[in-house]
Amino acid sequence: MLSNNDVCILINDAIKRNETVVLACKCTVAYSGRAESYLEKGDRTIIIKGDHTLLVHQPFGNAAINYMKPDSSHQIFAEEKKILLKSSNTLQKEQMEIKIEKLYFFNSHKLEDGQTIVVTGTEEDMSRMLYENPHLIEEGFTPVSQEEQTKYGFIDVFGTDKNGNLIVVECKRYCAELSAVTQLRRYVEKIQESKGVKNVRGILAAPKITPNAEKMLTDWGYSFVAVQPPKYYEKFDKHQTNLSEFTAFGGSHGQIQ
Amino acid sequence: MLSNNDVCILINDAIKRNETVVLACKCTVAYSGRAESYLEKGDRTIIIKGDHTLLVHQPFGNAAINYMKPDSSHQIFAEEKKILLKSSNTLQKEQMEIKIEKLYFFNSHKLEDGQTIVVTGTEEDMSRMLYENPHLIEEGFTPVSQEEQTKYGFIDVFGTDKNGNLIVVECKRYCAELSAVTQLRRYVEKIQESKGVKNVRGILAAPKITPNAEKMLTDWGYSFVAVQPPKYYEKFDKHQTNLSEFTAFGGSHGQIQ
DNA sequence: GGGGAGAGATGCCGC
DNA sequence: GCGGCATTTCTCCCC
Repeated sequence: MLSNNDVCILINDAIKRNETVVLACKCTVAYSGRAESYLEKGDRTIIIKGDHTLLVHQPFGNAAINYMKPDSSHQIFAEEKKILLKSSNTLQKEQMEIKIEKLYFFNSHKLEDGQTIVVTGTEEDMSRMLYENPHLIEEGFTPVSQEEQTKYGFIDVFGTDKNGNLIVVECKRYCAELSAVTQLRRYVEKIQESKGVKNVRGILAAPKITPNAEKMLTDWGYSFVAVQPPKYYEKFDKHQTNLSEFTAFGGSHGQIQ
Repeated sequence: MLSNNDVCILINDAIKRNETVVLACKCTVAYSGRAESYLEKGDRTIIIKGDHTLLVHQPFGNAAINYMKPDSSHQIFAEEKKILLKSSNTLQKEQMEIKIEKLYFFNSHKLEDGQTIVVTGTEEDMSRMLYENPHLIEEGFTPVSQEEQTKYGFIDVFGTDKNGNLIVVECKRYCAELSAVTQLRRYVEKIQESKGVKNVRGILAAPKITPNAEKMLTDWGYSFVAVQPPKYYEKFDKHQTNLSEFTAFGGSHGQIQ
């Protein structure tokens, strides 16, 4: 049976070796930095990663309830009846204090991982799909650029309609909201200004749009086009040249519709 | 020494009992749902929570690299040389497959936590500070409402200046960007429309503003006020009536400046 | 390093 | 449930 002191020595050593440390405990969490927070006594899982990120997870929900960014300093030490975990990030002027009343388990191991995730079905994939399949916007749409940088933001797809009018397309993967309309409006106005032309059309491409957003869109003379975001597997991508075949879930799946 | 089969039985049982399960392993992760993703072989920490949330963490960085939402189904079983963890969420039409090549450690425990975090220094605190200290905006500013709901969004602080002009204040905790300006503009125009008055002033209150945002702001005749977000400790808040005294980091701290 | 914007965003609150 | 929006947002890309 390990004493609190033994546990603290083991954990401190694991942190020094940049291992990933996991512990489950009953604790309170106090944080001060960009904001202030306090979390009353309850059971949580704490992870300290090799890059000295610290995460506190409640036993439910997706997101960490408290955290410290990479390159924080952590020290864990035994008090009379408790274990104290103090973290600080002097650069970010943040600190955290975790008072551990009961330790349920802990473990640590050196973890190595140099991989980058490959994701498809993003907004960028969607704008590429529209660039390569302009008829999804409308007949006669001719794309000129994709993901074009401007001073006032970057435009997903930019082109002309069959009458030669400029078109700005803003994509959203989900239901488009008010902010998507103001974003589109910002681009359209910037193009009008920089190109010195009045007749610039704005098109919002998304699977859905909220009623308010649609009203604002039509009030401003823009239009909505219903488009589903693409989902498909890519065998290779620009970040990795040797991605092994991806056969999970039983092989080939849907292509761009 | 436990066999892969034994391990799988233990973990499946722990999941059934709604315990929190933590394991460290070398694995690949494939996900399909709202998007598709694949993560090549590397060392990760996997957490399955009591509400059947699943998280995959690389040994660095803040955010989970893959996850399954609460109420997913998980099954872990032994193959010849590997352990397979399959998760699915039929409601969300999502699935995940984790192929575990090497298991470094695993642990599980029943964790109970009914606490809610108390955070101060949020944007809402900032707008309350301005509502209660209107001179921080300008002399003669008289707030009328805070966090007012409108069709086109909700206005942080709303009031009048010393000449009786309406003022819309939008707060940002951080450096204000272009989107903050378009947000402000949306509210101002909506107020102009609904109240039938032209002279509505827009004020952006934030600690900083980007050059582009400032240009757009002045182009539109709005103005910027530098305000720091408040940071202070509250002994009580609306969510918890019996928050124990918060004495971490050595007692009392800064008040609203 | 700053600016801008997406995210498998998540989570909260209000209607 | 949807809508709107903040988040200790985080993360990435590009200038």
